[in-house]
Amino acid sequence: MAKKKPLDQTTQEKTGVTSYDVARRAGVSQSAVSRAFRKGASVAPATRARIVEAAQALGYEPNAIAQGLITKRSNLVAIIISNLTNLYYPEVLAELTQRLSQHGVRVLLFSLAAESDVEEVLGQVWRYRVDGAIVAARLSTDQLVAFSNRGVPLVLYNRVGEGVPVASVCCDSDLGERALVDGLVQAGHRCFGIIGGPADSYVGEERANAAMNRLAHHGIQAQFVRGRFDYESGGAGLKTLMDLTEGKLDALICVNDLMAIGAMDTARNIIGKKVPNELSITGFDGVSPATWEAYQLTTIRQPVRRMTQAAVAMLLERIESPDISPEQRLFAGELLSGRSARLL
Amino acid sequence: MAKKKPLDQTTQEKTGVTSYDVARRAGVSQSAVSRAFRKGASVAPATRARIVEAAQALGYEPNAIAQGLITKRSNLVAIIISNLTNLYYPEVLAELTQRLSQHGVRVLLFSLAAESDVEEVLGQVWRYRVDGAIVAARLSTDQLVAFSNRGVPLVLYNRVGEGVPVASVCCDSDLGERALVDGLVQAGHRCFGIIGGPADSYVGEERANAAMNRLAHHGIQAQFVRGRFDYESGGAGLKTLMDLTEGKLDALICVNDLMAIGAMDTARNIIGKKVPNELSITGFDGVSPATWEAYQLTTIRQPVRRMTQAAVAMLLERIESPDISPEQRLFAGELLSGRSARLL
DNA sequence: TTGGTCTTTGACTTCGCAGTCATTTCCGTT
DNA sequence: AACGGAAATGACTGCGAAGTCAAAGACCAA
Repeated sequence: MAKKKPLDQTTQEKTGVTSYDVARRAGVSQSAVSRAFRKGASVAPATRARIVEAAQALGYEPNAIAQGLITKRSNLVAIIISNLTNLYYPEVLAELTQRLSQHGVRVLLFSLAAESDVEEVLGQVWRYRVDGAIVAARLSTDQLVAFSNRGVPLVLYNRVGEGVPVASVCCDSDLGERALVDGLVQAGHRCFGIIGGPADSYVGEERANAAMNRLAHHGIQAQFVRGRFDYESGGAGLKTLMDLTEGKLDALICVNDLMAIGAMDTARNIIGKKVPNELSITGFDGVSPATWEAYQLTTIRQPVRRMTQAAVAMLLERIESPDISPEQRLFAGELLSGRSARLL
Repeated sequence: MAKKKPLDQTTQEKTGVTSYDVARRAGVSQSAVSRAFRKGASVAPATRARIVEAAQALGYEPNAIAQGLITKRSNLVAIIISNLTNLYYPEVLAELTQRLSQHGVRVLLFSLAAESDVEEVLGQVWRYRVDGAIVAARLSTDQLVAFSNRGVPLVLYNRVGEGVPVASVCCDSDLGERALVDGLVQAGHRCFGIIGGPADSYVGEERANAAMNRLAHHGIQAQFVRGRFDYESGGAGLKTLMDLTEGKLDALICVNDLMAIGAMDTARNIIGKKVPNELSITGFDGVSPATWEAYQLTTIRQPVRRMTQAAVAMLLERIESPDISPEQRLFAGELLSGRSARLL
């Protein structure tokens, strides 16, 4: 049965070339190989050259797992995201991944079905001894404390630590919704509806509350319904609100763009309301479809690049110096004045 | 200089609880702790209970890094994706991640700026000794061979190994474009344009070729321009094609939905062509915006769930039994007959 | 040539866990 | 009571690289 095993040297490569293999080939010790691959180590240029050559010939790549074990630095960062499909997060994820990889850090991705499903992935996060984590999901106080106890630097994305100080990067909901609300009120809208997010969503609650508070400041009370952040629930929410207001609704504030888009389509094509003439609709996020010709949504664009850049910088800082105290960075979004709402 | 070190026990937790710590607390050997955490190991129920209790008290989680080193199984799978922002991939990524994690496998994410930037991430892939990889990017023959030499099971997503047999999962471009082309031709369209992808994109070329071949079969030659898979290049491509055909274009085939959507918006709002009365437009992928009221795109929907499920199954199989021979699984997409094109 | 300093080098240990193997304990039999 | 086989347990080693330390080499000055 002497089948398989096409080439012996191939089989050897397969089982993994170690620093000893390279050392033997270059006629040096394993220590030398190790040093040749680390930055400021003391190796004679000639020796390093021989080692590098041997390494290339053998296809040697240092085993990051073994490195991680001894140095206690895995160069791994966990990214925990709830709704990857939500149109806004892919951009964030791509940005984070690319920025981190520029710093030699790899991304361990955890995608959650629901925002509150964090607990089950945390065990895995601990097991892999990640150097840090960026989390765009809701963490309980206990969970926040767990990060701190285990000494895993943490940066929250668009969330803040409720009751516990944690490093975080957010887009300012208050500022954003205030701009939208003020614009709508000043343009004469009077009958407001709000489509929020699921009850367990942090940003959903945050933005909805921001809008309601600002409306209250103008003496206006809005109708409120919950959506699921997706296209369909935008349309559904609008219908519910039209019923609740007996058709008098003239301003609809959605806590994200996707629902705003769904609502626009429903308003135009199903309910037959003219947008923005009869009904103004606003969103939040500034996802790319918001700028498409068909929608031209009035919304708040999050400064994704600056936010991801800040998140990465904060995390790396805290990995280097774990004792840096928590900091919140709050970015103002940019008001995108589209054609979906009459403002000011 | 006795600064730092706030609390000794905290510091201890921080540096990581080991199996020895648990062993000591439970009054057993390290071996026993190890066994208590592995499935079919021989441990007395009472002992296991004591160990588990001690582990919980200390917050012990086995160090996956150390486990990986000794077992040569990292339980890590690399996912390499080119355009995360491309609306289609987030869904794929979320599906893959969730399916893999159900099998106890973690995802190491690599996101590429351009499809051909693979080389630089491969080194990292080798270093982390991943158990396997799912790749949605273009691999050269050498790169494919590298996977095989290193014994890293590989499944290509929507790509096939050019010249080398590799396991892969694809959505059938030929079948898909054929359905679209036949439908358009039979409905009487005569002046065709195609918007392809960047030259280094595998699916882009594949689909464009499929469409051109099928058109040739009907004796039709189409105008061809390249896009970048994004909204803007859809509109730009359409304009170019209108020029090339002196305005006679009546059927536009885009190799993905995003460009089709861009083209629709441009046709309606900028060029002033009625879709589908004066111009039929088709896409490919079946992303969610394609089904939005405003577009109702005629496109080919990829069976994402079945494809990701197949990719994961194939990969896990090959991780278990590395000698399984390559297999291509080609899934037929579903023709979504929207209102963006007159078919048949 | 000798002594001293600085650089380069290798032997050895360590990280945390899994597996091997030998030993001990437990139980049912006779 | 003694024995045999199975179950449970612990001592020990090794995975692959990094860091410590001491030895060896290189180099310059006297």
